[in-house]
Amino acid sequence: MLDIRLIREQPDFVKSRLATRGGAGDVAKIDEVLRVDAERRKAETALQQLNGDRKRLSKEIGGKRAKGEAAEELETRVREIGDQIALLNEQTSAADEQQNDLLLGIPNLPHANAPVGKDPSDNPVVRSWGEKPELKNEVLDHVALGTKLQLFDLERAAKLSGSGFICFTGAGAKLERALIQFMLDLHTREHGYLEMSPPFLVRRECMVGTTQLPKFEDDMYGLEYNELFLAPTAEVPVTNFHREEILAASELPKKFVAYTPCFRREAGSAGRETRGIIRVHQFDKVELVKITAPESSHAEHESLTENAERVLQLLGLHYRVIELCTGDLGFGSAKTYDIEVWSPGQQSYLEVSSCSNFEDFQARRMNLRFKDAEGKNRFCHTLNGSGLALPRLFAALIETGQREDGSVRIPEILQPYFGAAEIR
RNA sequence: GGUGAGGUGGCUGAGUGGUCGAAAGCAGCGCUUUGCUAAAGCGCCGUACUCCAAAAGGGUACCGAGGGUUCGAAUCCCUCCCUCACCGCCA
Repeated sequence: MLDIRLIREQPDFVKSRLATRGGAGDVAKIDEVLRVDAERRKAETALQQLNGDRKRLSKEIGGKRAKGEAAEELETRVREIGDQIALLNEQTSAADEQQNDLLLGIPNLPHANAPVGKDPSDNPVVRSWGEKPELKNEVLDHVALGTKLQLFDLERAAKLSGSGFICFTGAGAKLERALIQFMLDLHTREHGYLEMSPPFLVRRECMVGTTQLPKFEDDMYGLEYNELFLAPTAEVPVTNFHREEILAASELPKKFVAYTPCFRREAGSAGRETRGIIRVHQFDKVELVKITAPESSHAEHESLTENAERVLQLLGLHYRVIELCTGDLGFGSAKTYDIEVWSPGQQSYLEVSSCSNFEDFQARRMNLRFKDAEGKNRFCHTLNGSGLALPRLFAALIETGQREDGSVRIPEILQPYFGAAEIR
């Protein structure tokens, strides 16, 4: 969430940055927050005054009692003060809660150099790598290919769990596993990330910490009984790993990589990009997470993005990197690069990674701090990016690797993991 | 799931109703003295919020969390969470 002090001291700056996201509602919320904040502080000051009075007088009573003197008069006065305190307490905690709820609903400020724009059509292409493969014959898309080669079974998956689920089979299941292993090895061995295998179920606080809640509860799978949620991305358990902690500056940056399945309701997105395995309720993903000092988060964001790109380069898949414009930026992000791999079957680019710098937005929510050189506690910056998301990578890989005879070529670097040079 | 023991500052650990934000030790920072790595002495050393235009300086809250009792709660009561041990169950 945003720093209430920043809002208080530079409301116009905050409003103008928020305005670049497009929603007028967020700008209006700033005035609301300011109003509640002023109210809260006024009540809090009065409350502190009364608490002080009570504290002092209570001690006086103690002193009198010790000497055997009567203190009834004082006691009556303190009792009255106590009643006022109870009243003010309700006011301040209500205002506090209100302020907090408001702040949780206000998105992050886009970074100063994030491109200003309205919607995805304004997202600039930052760079691209490789070229669209020239495929002979009729190009099959991943659904046709996967069905023909029995790499997955969407109909039977629907029988198990409904539409929007994949069941990989045979070589498909093995390819999925090989890709996960390959990416984990790459990021741990060559990019210096620490591997983690976190819980898939997380507490509500964690979901708030990484901004999935309270705003996007409809997209999440929750388990009513004990308030656990199925993590929609490893970002949630991994970023929250150090929540409520004060890290030493020397430990930063922390770099984590984790494979987890991801669970998403994808409410309201039926019919959009839903063909085959492109948008599903459960998918595998290898995620990169960094916790950094504020000074270096920008550079760490660039290298994290490059680390994710490296996967596609090694697999020989054509891709491009776009930067999200202010109007398309995610709720918590200050700056985001999307990596899009080319899908010959769909003749379009598929998002396989979203690399974001949240700056201190998540850290403030989860109270994640570090002790700087002066010994002051400051909020860390948090970043994450997919490295990469599996189903779309899987689709692009088999579509790109398809050959005239109907077989699929496996990139050389993946062959030791997959155990074969092709699928037929 | 059951039973028992616990949760106090960066760490260890005192404190069972009143000047306790909390002894002491360790670690850390500063100074002094001696001086080859080091020791001793002294001082400082939590977080958040808030008041003041700001600094200086105040104030309030915080002893796992939330309620309650009381003039007053780290301390008493209730609920919950977590940790540890043992038992039961189980991949």
